[in-house]
Amino acid sequence: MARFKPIDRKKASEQVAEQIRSSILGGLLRPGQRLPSERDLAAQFEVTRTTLREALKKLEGLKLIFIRHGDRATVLDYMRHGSIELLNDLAGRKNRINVGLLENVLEARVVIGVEATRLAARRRSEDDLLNLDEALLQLEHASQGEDGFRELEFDFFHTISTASHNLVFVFLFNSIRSLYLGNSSYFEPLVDAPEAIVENHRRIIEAVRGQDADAAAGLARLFLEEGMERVLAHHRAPESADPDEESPNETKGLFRRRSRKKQTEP
Amino acid sequence: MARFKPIDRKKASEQVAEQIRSSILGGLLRPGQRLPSERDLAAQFEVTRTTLREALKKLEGLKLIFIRHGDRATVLDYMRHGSIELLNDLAGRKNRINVGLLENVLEARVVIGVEATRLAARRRSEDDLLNLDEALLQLEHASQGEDGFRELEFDFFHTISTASHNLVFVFLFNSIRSLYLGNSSYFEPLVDAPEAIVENHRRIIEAVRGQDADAAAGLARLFLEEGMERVLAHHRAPESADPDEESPNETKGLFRRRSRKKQTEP
DNA sequence: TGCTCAAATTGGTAGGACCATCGCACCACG
DNA sequence: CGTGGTGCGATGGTCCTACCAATTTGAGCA
Repeated sequence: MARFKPIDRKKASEQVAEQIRSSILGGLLRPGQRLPSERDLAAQFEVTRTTLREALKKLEGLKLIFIRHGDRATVLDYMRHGSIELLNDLAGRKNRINVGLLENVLEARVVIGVEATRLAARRRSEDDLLNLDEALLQLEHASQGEDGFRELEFDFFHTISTASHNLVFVFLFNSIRSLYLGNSSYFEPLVDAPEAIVENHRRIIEAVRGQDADAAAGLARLFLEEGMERVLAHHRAPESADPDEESPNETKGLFRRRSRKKQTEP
Repeated sequence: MARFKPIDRKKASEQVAEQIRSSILGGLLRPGQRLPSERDLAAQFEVTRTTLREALKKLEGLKLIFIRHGDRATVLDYMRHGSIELLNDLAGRKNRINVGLLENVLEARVVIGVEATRLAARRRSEDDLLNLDEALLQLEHASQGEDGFRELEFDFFHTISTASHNLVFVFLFNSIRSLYLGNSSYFEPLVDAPEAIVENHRRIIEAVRGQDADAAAGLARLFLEEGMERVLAHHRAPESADPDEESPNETKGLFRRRSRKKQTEP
């Protein structure tokens, strides 16, 4: 008996938000369409306006709806306005569409990581080098125990992105890590041989220290692409077949050609 | 007398959120620190708990604080958990730190755009090509009027990212466009000669149609880097000197070496 | 037809009450 | 001494009701 499942005691507002969000992402609620009034919605969900408003605020933060005082909420086109945070919700369950999404994340991780490393090599300060050295030390120390090694490995690229002196990359890695933590089982094959990873990272640091941008980027690409391939190969293996509760038609939906007619959006 | 002051039409909850957010980003509230209870905070701001909770929910969505039932809200380290949406707030006023941020955005735009174009060349479907052709048509049509040309130019890379079949790039461009719309004056030099841009995009589409990934990526890089350089050059010019209300010390704060001691965060 | 303005609709805030969860001090038991 | 239960206070989550503020709508008028 390895693990128990944490009891999901979701808040009412969260459940409400989830229902509306699914309706939008599933296409039931289309962009430009207007939601019922808060009072109506509250009655439908059998909650108070307070609770319902909390749910709407969450959806507004994800850029799924647009709220304006005096007018009803409007459904936005998430392909056009949707936040990166939506990936967390889209990857919630384990069916085909989400695996594709996680592959997308792995792909973006390579690109972001490589370019962040390249910038880090160009701009690293002395403090950045100290931080990198310490990150590597912690990584070495954890390479035996395997315990928490994966989280620390993410810390390494967090330090790299900090050294790139570009906050965009820092925040992007935050989102990627959030995805990772929410689907750790999927990304499990990312870390294979801790010693090899430590050695690779040590060479990356040396390249960064020497301000050799191309070498650093190349080493990062080597490592990141290898991790991606390992995950993809693992899930292409027949043993991980998990055909239940899939919904293949959603895959097309997410990439359906967007409507061309003008939408009255803000 | 050119302009009147915009009336402070902001919602109360928004103003509350802004104050707390500034305190966190400014370092007054440090990671791990716990906020006063909702009842206390509501009293301090002289608003209701309803309003205050709405503000806290917003900050929670930005990953600036962590809220748990029964315990007080905890300040998160935004360098570690912060969402990309934070850039919108960080770039709010026009002082030194924000200009640096916008440069970061331009830099990331190049990276994301190039790689999205590369993937689009590899994976584009027939539908994607039709969408690209239509985007180009609209761009041509608007190249005379200059009216709305900039927004349509963003649509082009939105279509590109859609053709890349990687939702991460789609959402990233959404964030970048949001930044662009909120600071359009800064990005104004991005669009210089509409005809040249149309011609460049036409060649990108042809490379994508021919599935020549390197050529497409190269053309995209050419265009994106040129735009970035144009903006940077424009703001390095002496005529745009705007030394008032700057806060140079914040620049260091954002890239201060993060504390190494373990923080009891979730 | 086109404009004005007041009522209806709808989101935003207020104020108070109660429920659900967490932290902690304390206690009973082995 | 340690372990696990127990009760209480603090705190977030939800409910209820009323009213304020912005927008839309449409009747009435010129």
